[in-house]
Amino acid sequence: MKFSDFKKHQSDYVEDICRNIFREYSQSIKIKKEELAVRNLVNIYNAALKLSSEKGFAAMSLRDLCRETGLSMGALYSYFSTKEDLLNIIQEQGQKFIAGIMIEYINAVDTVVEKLRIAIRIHLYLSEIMPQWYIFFFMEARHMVKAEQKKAIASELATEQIFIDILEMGRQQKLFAVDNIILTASVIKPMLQDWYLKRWKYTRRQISVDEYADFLIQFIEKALRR
Amino acid sequence: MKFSDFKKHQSDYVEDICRNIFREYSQSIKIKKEELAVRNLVNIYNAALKLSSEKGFAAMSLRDLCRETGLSMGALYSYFSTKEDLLNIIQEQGQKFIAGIMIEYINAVDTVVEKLRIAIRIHLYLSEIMPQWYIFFFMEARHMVKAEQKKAIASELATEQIFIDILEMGRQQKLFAVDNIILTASVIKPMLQDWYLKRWKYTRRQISVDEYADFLIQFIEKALRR
DNA sequence: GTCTATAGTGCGATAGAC
DNA sequence: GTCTATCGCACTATAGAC
Repeated sequence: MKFSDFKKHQSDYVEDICRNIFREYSQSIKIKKEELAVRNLVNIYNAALKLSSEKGFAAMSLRDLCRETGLSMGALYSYFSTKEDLLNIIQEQGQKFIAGIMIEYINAVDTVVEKLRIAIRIHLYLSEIMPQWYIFFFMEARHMVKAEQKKAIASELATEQIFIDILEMGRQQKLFAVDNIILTASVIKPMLQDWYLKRWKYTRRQISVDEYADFLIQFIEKALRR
Repeated sequence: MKFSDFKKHQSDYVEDICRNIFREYSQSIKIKKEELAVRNLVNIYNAALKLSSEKGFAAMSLRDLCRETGLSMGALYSYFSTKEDLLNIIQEQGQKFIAGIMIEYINAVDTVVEKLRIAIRIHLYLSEIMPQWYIFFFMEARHMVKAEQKKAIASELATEQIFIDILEMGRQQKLFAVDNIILTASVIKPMLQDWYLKRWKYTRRQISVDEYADFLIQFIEKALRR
């Protein structure tokens, strides 16, 4: 699979996420007409992610958000109840969406080698489609309150667990030589994260997400070789 | 070399950095007695790094800093001129200090294999000694003004260049098989950064910095094998 | 050299008109 | 459902007493 194949099978993910937000948080959203609400939620969450991936969530003021969305302060507060709510909703709904897609693709292939390759690709491709979300999870998790931080940690460990399981299967089938599965899974994640955390570097060097994915797969497979 | 060997050869690095700050920024520091000034600078910079690695620099108020240092608002402003100054000084002086140590250790060994190993170790060991500084560079660079951001980018690329040079030498001496030197150097950095960015994970799993260093060296060397 | 007091600004949040 | 106006508070920064 290449990035272009992946991309054309994805519908408008922001709308999917926002429709879910509308349904799950109906108590704190005052607007009742679904189509209008979802349209505005898309506007608000896109703006919030754009601004906070530029300057950080703490430094983004609700007045910045008014300017970016074209909505007034009063209108904004019809779509969430506090600024901190916004932080938590992005974290929870975003992670949930991403986890769903990852699992779906990994379950669709059979062999261990294919699972490892597709896990690497989908993680990179998703972060290419929705980079602000990934940057948000990474940068803002440490500023959340304890309860939300625990959820962020759980998400991080869940992604890692996907790789631990794959490596374990590979070892059992004598496909990989892995001394330390946990440490190996631990270092795969940061290599995937580098793609969105230092995107400027890869843009500057004109490296595409497919080139990066191909490189990572061969680099990791070589390190796993028996 | 092990971490304990490295640690005992390091003097009080914060004091070294702060003494340098006192000398280079004498115009914006109103206090003239060096010993007093350095003592207070150590207090201030330690506190600022602690607070901003906890909640982020933007979210750290100068009132927080007063509480943490035990100094008053007025006193603080005798040691720097604006809050943003503090950000820039940490970035510049910290990066300068770290770059100096890295170069020193790499130049002290002769062979390419030793240089690769020592570069990995010293990066990890330094980030173990002064994690708040590394976290600060990583998390706050994107919130700096353009001019300071360029310096942060230059530092990132300089570290990477160290690895590019080592890999290039290794290839010329036919010690390493590297298809793509730039991408290989690119992915080494994030594996080093994971040590301080996800320190909680390694603490929880009781993995020491030496274990992590040993693992990384063997993982990378395996991926470079001919 | 350090303190307290305060000026001036911009923040998150809400009430009430339309 | 969206707007404007405004409240109360916390912020950075400074002036002047000690």
